[in-house]
Amino acid sequence: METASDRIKAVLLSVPEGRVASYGGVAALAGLPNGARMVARLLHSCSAADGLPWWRIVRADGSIALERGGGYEEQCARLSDEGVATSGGRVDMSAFGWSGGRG
DNA sequence: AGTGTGACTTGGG
DNA sequence: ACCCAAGCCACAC
Repeated sequence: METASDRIKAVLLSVPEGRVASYGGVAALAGLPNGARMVARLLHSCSAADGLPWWRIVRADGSIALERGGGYEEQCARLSDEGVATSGGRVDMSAFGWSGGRG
């Protein structure tokens, strides 16, 4: 049985390297147009357990959803390590934004 | 069963 | 740019 959470995880794992996606975007691709919270919950719950690329997930406007000392530096560092340029704690969704391959 | 909270998103002031 | 309010689902107490 495939649950919504499993779909979300699948999408998260489907995010290509060097790209980023928004919570709502991932949720939408998983069939949850309003599952932004579920995506966040999943990352916060299974990010390490399932090895989900939580760092490739940012806000709808490309801003880091974390704070200084709360993982923000980690997010930013990992993205930069993949080739995703960060600026002022934000990412250029127009350049690195991923939408299920469309674009 | 009810209440409060959360790595969200959109609209209005 | 900053703050507030409403909607969604799931988890914890």
